[in-house]
Amino acid sequence: MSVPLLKNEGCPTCPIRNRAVCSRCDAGERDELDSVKFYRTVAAGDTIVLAGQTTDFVASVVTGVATQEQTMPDGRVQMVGLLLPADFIGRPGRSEASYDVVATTEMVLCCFRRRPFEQLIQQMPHIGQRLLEMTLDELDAAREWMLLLGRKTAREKIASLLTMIARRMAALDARRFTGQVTFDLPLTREAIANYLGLTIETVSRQFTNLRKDGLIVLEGKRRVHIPDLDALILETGDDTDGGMLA
Amino acid sequence: MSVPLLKNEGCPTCPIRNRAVCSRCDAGERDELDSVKFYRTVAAGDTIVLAGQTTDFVASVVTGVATQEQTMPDGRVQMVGLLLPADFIGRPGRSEASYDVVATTEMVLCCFRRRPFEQLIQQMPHIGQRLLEMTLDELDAAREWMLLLGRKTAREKIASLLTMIARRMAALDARRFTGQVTFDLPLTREAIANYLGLTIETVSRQFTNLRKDGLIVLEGKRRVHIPDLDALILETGDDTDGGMLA
DNA sequence: AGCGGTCCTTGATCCAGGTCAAGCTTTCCG
DNA sequence: CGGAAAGCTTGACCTGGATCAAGGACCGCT
Repeated sequence: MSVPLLKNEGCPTCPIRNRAVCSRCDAGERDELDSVKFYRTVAAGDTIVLAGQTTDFVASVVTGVATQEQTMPDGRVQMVGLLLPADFIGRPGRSEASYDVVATTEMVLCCFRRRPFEQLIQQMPHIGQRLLEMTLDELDAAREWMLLLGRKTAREKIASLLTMIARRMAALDARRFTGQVTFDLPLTREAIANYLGLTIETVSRQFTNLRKDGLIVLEGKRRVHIPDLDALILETGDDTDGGMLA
Repeated sequence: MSVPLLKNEGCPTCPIRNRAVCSRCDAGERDELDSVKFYRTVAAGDTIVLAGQTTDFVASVVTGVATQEQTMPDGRVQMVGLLLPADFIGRPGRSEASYDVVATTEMVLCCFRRRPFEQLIQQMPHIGQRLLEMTLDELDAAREWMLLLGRKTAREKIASLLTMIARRMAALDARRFTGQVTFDLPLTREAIANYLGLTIETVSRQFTNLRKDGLIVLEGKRRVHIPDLDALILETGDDTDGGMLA
């Protein structure tokens, strides 16, 4: 409830202007987009999109964190994506969502009305190109996650998640790693379990193990301090020999 | 070794002309593409792209089947995609591959030289639009696979794989389901295990179980007959109540 | 301060799927 | 045709993570 409304601030001060779908657009193109755009604030816990429902907008995440998840008929849940600032919500060309999008923190969204946005994609190749690039990045991330889900142990999964969040948070901060990182986990144990294909008990136990091994320091339940990121990376299974990753 | 060379047949008789990246192109645009295009035949087992290496082409699969897989430093393997005719190989805008692409059958590829193809994307929105659409489809498929890897049982995984292949094969055949389907599995047990995040022993046992339960009939090791596709779909976990899927 | 709810941790036990081992079937050579 | 390799199946056993169960920590609320 403490997030300022951005209604009239617009693009010049937008924190994601260099990374979002619109990042390639020039001033004129941003004006065009402006005409189909509106800001929206959603509360933590709100469902932004429901699988199987149609939505009449697409959006960029300006601030906050959301999850994308699929639910099986018997209630099993798998998270399939984490949405951080600059990420895109919705699929142009298809109005029916294939998974739920749920805010895990309060969020500010930069929404575009679907139909006109779809038309603008045709007219303004800068948007389509950026969207293609972002979608390809997401596909790469999804495939890395498939490796995690299919082949990694519980400990490797937790280490991978912490490493990934540390990297993405650091990238948003526009600072580089110093080897030490501290951040607030934007996910509950349940969300983590659903992301990693584990139960919350196993998540909890592995956090405890990593803590006992000195790889992480927990301050409260949510704040995580990583004293040596390279040491944690060694636990992800991605890197057997201690060298640098690609 | 029995695949005819398509060198001079070209687009008019191309079996994937309505589904590939180029499917939106008009005659003139196809002529442009033609100038950067070459056909290539690869043998079963050949590695088409190696993770971490740069490739100077992108391609459409014309005939045959390939797998995309990631390997961990200690040798664990996870398949992250199955490439059937019309699917696209390579990532425009990045020459370094992030996973291996391996032919599982003999294949014919329609290759485009990377640099000029990337330029054509800028000039010809029809290609970029189709590529975006195909990439979004792949992303949806990857996320469905994440649900499978993270939350499904071994039996559900096998049933899901068979269902998926039956669907895709049927779509290629341009015939509709009659409830009965027969096809040749284009994958070894090892490839299936790597796709599903299982061991080959578990794959083998689940095949046996499904056979004993009358859900599939095996003719030799590779040919699979599904007497009642709906019954198999019930085993995928996607559908608890026997109704139709979206 | 007391109370109910949500979230997290820890322990005890179980079991699906992994591991190890043996043998079978098919293919493909010479 | 015979022999070897590759791929598949089956059995016996083991174990990592799930399940079941109990309680602890930290809210916000009255």
